[in-house]
Amino acid sequence: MAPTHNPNQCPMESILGQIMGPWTPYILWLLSNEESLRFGQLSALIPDISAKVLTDRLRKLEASGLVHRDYQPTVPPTVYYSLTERGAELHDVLQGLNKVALRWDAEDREKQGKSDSEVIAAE
Amino acid sequence: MAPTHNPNQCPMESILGQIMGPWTPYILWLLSNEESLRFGQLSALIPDISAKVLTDRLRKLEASGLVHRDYQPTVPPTVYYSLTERGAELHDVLQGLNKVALRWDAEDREKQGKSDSEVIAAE
DNA sequence: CTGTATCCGATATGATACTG
DNA sequence: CAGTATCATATCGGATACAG
Repeated sequence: MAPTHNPNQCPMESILGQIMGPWTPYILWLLSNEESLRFGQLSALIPDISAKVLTDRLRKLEASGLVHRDYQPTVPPTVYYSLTERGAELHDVLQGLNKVALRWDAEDREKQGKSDSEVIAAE
Repeated sequence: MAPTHNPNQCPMESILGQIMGPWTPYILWLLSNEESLRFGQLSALIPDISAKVLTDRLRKLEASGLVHRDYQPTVPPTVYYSLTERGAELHDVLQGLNKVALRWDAEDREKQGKSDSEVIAAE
């Protein structure tokens, strides 16, 4: 994402470019709830994602320093993914975003619900 | 973005899906610095964006309730875009994201700067 | 001025099959 | 188990031309 345009003035575009991918926030969310998760566990928790895309997301998160990859050369191999400190920081910000989203949802449902009496008075 | 997958568990995906587009955060940023901006002004402030994409972004932001479109049927037509209350709230969250991004940049540059002596010891 | 319509190319995604 | 390789498809972004 964010293919050619210059993020000269707006640094948030660069960070958004790292977490923006379709599944990325969900992956961060899952990892924030566990010490670590294995590739297969993530795969099972996100049934609709393909191995290719999951690998791609994890590689990008790793390259961004948000996720740590712990490869154990056992047979068969075992790989644990966990959030780095930065990943955890980002999760806090996303929680803020989440809170806003939930508040909006609540407001919307409130207006929907009491649409019989004083919806107009609400504003 | 966020094409098919179900955002069942992670509400932040839905909001990210609304601001994720390549130019969207920048548009929100510009609008947050002015009372309102006309289509041509936005176009001039973002030289590399095409009218099609700019229109698309504005339509999506309007549909999300983040941007207000004020159409004056003059000749020629005059259209003013401005942030809604929600758009302003979102901008606050993005500012938080921005702050994180800037802190990371600073940390990275710090490590780069002292790359002559104990870089290896850092890890 | 403020868009819309259309075509095109790049990129991303998904499914499948295969490997260490 | 944890990916990689490949192909097919879909969507997006960009340029251009045109319209109300």
